[in-house]
Amino acid sequence: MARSVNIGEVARAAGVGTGTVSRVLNGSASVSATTRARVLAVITALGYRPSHLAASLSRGSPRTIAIVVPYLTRPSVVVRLAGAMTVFDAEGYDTVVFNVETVEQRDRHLESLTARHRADGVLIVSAPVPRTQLAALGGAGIPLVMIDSEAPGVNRIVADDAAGGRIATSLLLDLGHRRIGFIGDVGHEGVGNRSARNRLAGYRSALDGAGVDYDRSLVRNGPHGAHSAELLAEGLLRRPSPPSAVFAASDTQAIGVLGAADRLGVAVPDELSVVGYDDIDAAALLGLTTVRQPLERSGTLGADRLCALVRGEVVRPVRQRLPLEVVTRASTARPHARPHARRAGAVLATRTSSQERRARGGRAAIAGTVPALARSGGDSHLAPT
Amino acid sequence: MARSVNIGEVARAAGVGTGTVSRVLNGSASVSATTRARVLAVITALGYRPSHLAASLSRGSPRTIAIVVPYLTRPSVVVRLAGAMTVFDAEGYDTVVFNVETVEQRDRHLESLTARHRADGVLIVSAPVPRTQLAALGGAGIPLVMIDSEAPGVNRIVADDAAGGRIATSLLLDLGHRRIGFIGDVGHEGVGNRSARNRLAGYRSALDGAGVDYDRSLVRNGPHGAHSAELLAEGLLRRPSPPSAVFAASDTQAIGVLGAADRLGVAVPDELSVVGYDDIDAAALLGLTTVRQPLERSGTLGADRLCALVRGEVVRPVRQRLPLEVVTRASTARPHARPHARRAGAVLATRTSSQERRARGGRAAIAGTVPALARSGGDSHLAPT
DNA sequence: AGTAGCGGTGGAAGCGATTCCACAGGTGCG
DNA sequence: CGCACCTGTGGAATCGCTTCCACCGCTACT
Repeated sequence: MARSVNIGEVARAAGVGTGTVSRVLNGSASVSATTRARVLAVITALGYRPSHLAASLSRGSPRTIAIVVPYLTRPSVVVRLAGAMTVFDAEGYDTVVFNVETVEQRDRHLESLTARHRADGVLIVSAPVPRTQLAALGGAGIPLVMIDSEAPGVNRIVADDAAGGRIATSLLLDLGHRRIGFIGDVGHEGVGNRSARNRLAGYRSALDGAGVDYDRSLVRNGPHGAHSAELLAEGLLRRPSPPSAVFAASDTQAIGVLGAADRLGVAVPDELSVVGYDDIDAAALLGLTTVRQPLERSGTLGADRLCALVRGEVVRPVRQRLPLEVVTRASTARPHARPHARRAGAVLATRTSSQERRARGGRAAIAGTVPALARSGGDSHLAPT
Repeated sequence: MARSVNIGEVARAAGVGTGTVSRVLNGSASVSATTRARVLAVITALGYRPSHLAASLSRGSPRTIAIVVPYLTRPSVVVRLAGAMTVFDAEGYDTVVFNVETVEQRDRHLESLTARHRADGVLIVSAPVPRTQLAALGGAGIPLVMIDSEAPGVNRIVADDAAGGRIATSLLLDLGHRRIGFIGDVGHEGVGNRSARNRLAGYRSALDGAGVDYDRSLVRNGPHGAHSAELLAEGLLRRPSPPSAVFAASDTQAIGVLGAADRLGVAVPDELSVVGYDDIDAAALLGLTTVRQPLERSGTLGADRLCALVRGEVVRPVRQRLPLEVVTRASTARPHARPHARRAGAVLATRTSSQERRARGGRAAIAGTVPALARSGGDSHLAPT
């Protein structure tokens, strides 16, 4: 096959200079209509395909954003990622995604990103980054934004996990619960962020505020994931005096708790209230009360911010905090409440009748079990953050 | 700030040639230990950062794979994607991901991928691609692999959706169901693939094989998503003579069906059996009987195949078909079965006791409701594909 | 001793655009 | 008429690396 044609050959064939061809290619500059048409014709005639690399090198920018995410398949992570990607796409950036599952992987990729002309900016989602790596990135002058992870001085979009933990726990306390368990992945985060830790701190702080003693035997931590959480919850529920409520550090883990309750025949919410965190899609499907954080929005905001940094703008404040809301659904109730004594959660305006039925007659039939597939818009109380 | 240092300055400072620096950088060729050490020292001393673009251009390859996915956040899609990315990462490729939500977006990106030095290969997941785009990619000589989508002549990893639809329907027929509904997104695929269509065909073929008349009033299609499926299923269940079973074209949609049943007080599986498709994580959590396809494996196989193509190897056969399995869980039973008359699904060896209890005593308590949080490994019958 | 071969190295020739500078030719205005 | 300016254009310089070829000493055969 003939050596592939480059811009010079196009120029020659069209009887113009390379500069003109380049201008046609980039649509931008002033080229007369006739010249443009001629060049375009030659381009298709020769089957010319411009070199992305050469253009990028010459331009001095790859027009690419690198995104580092741990555990891509986790619902909360992928939603943030998708949000960010939408923005980058709209801004004309390619996004190269690094899904890291180990710290070695994370460090290797982070290090590779300090190369010149690698990425115009780096977005890190839900992963903590060691100082040295931050310094390396900073030293290389590469714009960096983090979402859902803390690092002093770094541009970031975060939610207040401690406040979230406090809200969730307070919700349970307000319902009258006193023995409240915690299921999380503190100490098992892997490459993931440390948010469970802060949610646990919020839990403790809420207990403290309510004058309830902290009972460390009600706190269980293990690897992330519904299955692991299920085992942990089972341990909790099998205790002589089990908790009447559980706060799980993520919806995924809360789903595991629901599973354990179901398997052990513990009625939710009548014998056990469960609160999750994140408000992933499944939470609505399962009728799970949870603390909602704006996942997709965190992605778009982080991406917007990174784009601004890449353009050289200064963004303030460095640390943007997103609001939290409690979404009350069917997995929480007063301790030992009788089924009819309460509302199962909020009612979507458009659905009042069926929801109502579900919360009353319907409820009686499934006395004491997880109203597993309840769906509700949920009452949203803005968090006092 | 001083102009950033390039390979030439490093070479000069180290008293060597640029070739030698390059060799040190790429670790590959033969450089004496002393020279290497000297060069390395100079590199850190000057804070030299090699240019990714220049290297790629010179090399003639960006070492990048482009992945096009529709609806990134769908569980089945993200699992395939993650599987593929693992392979590309291990092979040293960057992956640039295009999440497309409209055909315009898809076509725009696909077209941009025909540029030279854009991507060494293209992987398309769960999205159909028009002939013209395939031709353009082919004409540009860019290796292409598709996962979960058909296109004549294109290297692809697929599962037999029609067979899957047949298996799912046969499972219900074998249990004794005769009025079997179908919930899918045929005609509402957007940028997504057409697999629901084939699953519907399989459904019809199974009915046909069993001598059951096809009743089009039992077939409902709408946009993908649990919520939409819930509304469709509600319509189905409110009919004067509702179906005794429903086959949903995806687990997500099946979850919607479960939600509708729950809301209408229709007991699953006693009054309604439900079968999904894909075996996403949530299926196990919800005790959903489903047709499993190896999602992650489809990703890794597709990626392996693309890597081979990029290396210039010939891969045969062009179309690789993956096996399907039925996973029987708690959402299916004989029509109008009494609660105690059946096993709720398979029992994990390590869990026999609690599962058993759940399937018996436990079950009685929640008589007739969705065993929503059942978890089971599931009986796996290899599909006769 | 001559020569083949090899480890180690220098450096020029690409790779293929973008972009800036220079310049031609036309137009408008004083 | 002459000058300033504007549009459209050609083309050299530039981006920073990889790679190939040539070459230098040596060692190890024949």
